Amino acid sequence: MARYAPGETEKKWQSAWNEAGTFLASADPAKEKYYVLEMFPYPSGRIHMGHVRNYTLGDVVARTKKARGFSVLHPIGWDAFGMPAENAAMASGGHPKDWTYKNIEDMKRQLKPLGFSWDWTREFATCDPDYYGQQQAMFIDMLDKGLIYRKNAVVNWDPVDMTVLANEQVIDGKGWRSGAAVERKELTQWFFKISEMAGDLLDSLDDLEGWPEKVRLMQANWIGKSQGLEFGFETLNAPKGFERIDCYTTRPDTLMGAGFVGISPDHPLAKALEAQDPDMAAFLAQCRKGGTTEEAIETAEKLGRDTGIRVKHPLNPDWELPVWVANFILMDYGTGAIFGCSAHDQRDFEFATKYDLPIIPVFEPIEGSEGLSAAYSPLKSETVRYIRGFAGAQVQTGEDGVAAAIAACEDKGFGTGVTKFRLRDWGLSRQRYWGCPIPVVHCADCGVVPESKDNLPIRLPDDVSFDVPGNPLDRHPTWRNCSCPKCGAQALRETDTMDTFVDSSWYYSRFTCAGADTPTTDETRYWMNVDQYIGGIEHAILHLLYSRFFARAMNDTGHLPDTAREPFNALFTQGMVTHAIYKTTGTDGRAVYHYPEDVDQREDGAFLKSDGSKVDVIPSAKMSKSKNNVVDPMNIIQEFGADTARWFVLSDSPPERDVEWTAAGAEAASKFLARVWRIANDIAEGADGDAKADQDLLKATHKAIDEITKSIDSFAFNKALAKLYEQANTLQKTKASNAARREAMKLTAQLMAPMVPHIGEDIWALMGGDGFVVDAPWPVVDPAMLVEDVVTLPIQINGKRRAEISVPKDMPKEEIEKLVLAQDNVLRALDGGQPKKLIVVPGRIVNVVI
RNA sequence: GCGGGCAUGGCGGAAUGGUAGACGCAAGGGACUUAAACUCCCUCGAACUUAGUUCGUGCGGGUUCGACUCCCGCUGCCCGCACCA
Repeated sequence: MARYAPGETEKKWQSAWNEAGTFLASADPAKEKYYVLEMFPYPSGRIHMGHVRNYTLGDVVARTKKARGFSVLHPIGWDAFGMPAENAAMASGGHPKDWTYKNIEDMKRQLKPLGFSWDWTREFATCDPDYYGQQQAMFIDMLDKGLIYRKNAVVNWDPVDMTVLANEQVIDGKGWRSGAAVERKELTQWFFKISEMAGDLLDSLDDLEGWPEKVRLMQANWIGKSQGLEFGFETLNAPKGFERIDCYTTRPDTLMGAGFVGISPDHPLAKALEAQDPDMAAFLAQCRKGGTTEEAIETAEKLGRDTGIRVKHPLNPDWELPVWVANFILMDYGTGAIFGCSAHDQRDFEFATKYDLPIIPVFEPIEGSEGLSAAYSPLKSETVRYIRGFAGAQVQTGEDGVAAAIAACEDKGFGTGVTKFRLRDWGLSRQRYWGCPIPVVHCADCGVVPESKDNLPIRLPDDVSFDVPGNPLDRHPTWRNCSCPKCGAQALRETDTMDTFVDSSWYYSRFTCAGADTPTTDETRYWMNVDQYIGGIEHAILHLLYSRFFARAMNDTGHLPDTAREPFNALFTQGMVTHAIYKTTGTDGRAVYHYPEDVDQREDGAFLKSDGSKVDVIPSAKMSKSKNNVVDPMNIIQEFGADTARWFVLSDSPPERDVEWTAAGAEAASKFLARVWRIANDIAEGADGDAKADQDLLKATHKAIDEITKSIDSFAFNKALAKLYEQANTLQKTKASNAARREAMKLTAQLMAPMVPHIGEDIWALMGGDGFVVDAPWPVVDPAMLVEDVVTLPIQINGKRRAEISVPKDMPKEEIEKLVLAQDNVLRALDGGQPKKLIVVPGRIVNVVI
């Protein structure tokens, strides 16, 4: 018998599929279509196990749907713009373009041997001028439609390198290269009006039934709809133009507990004071230190400064409140001003305690009372007793209190109930080279003018250098020069490029018509929506929310049909592939990471092979190049073949959960495939058996078809594989006739083929199957084969299993009861008495309560 | 800090509120072999008075005839936090 040799046969089948055009998608109107898409990769140059897992999941879906008769679209491309290409150019010379396209070629060479059923004719990279030119065309349409505008926004500014930093380039508040303390600086930037669609993006989540509940919940919280009161505080001694400070609160019921008014360091009033008060300017400078992330702002020490300005309490003109600047108030949310109710908000409480501001309780618990060591902030749904309420009942829920307060304030004419969202507009400007140029020009006479579509694509210039920090487009000698599309005068190009999230917000629709001279075409109507989208949970909010917005914006500008406003019908979020990290501390105090092969694992810990020093082991960490804990799938493929790698990433762990890479697992997968190969060859060699066992084998096989089909449909691939292990055991042990074994093996090959397609083809051919197994229709379950005549019923006594009986499937309840009460263990437990209760769940279980 | 998720043998995991540990890995024992590898067979949650009994699904409560599963409160870890992709 020939040994299973994946190295040869895998290549053979891949060429055969390729020649037959097996995976070319065609918009066949006679067939139902199915569009399966995995999140496209960033071309880092090396594939990793996370890729193998992601694409294997999608491949199983694509191949199964094909077998079920769908016209399948399963494309792949490259998310090719972004910072790493520029970083590489800075670190080792070269050009981001060359680096990127070379990486794409390298990764393709690594991915092709895995045998994924992609239609490579639709491949593109987002850095292809053909792709980003169409993106520029849509930008112009969206600008025209009022979906894009400019405003000031803060960025991380490195004062030494004189450049904008990404959040990940800010480490502990310092620039990653210069080490300088990062400042928050305002720049004029381009924005998508995503907040205008906040309500729709929120409400539509309810209809996304194919999405995980957790993702919908995360997006809902991110959008953050709130009902509250917007009202003004009348100021007493503020600079001109600030006679009123507008405030937004979601807890107007606590207005009588106001201890102070707080404004953001970026509030216009704070800026006005900054100009005239050096102390205030110094304080604001301190507030602006550090990065721009919400995390950095929320975890920073709470800082405040009294402005000296006083306001009148709207419910009592004699009551004056101080106005403070506080570093934890965000200008982007609400109006950038709040009133502090220190008794019922933990953050305000800490602030008031620190700066000795009043803490005035508004309500208290129905029973007992809270001490003053913390704010009392129960859920709004909880009923409380108001002691300083001004609207509604004395005892009511927070919700009712808020509603009554809004109504009362509207009555008194000093505020309005409003709905607000936490979601901010999407800033798309990047002060970087390697991105899609924003197609607008700045004209001295006409102002900001969109480029003419005839001039698209606006290409990135190739002659740039990265030896100095900053945006090479800014300092390019000629690229900026252009003529105004409106008046023809000399003008300057915009040098900001687009956020790479824009690129990934519509690539799914470009796959439907890659290469077309408009962003989308009629074929887009056939293929959209994506029926199954698969990718990492880390994209739960930003990428997926931006894509949902962009599909709406494309629809509003005529680039997608109304039915594609929600682009992804179903979403599956896979877990990460993890591996232990081995870490020591270097002489400079920084962490040093070691490759697994450089570490000795012993009973008393882990040690470096080189010098024997103790290594810290961090288990189950995300695989990341910088942590040296990446397992290269190419080694597995070379040693065991693609099917083994595919089988391994599908086995054991459920796909939504993180999976820890282990070398032993890959070996086990390889052994299993070799075993199935041997069983198939045994059958092919024709040893006959006993036809009496045929029925049992076919029954087991149909049960496997049923369970595996259901498991694949519910993304429980680990369970499908467990069933295939059982089926292999059954096939190995059965004494059935050769004809029956051949039939069962053929069906098993079909069931395995979506996961391990190469060995699937091999066995299919060996069993005399027609054509490719990849083209064979999915096996159909014979329901008659699933029927069991006798069922085993466990008997519980007080909820603990104590015995079991076998009964015919349809035995009436009364007879089961009789049998149970005559059972030895039950008689012993009853000790002559009667059961309190006898619960019979037909076909399931019996519980005797004594 | 805020939002979301996860937690079951030595390990990965299985279990419409109904026999906890399917299936696999590792380990141990045996067969085959001159020997080894491969392969095949058996055992495998813990404790005890071992044909049995008791305990056992991160911790503490609760609902139920019955809870890994539902509810409340914790702990630990993971993801995201708007310029990483």
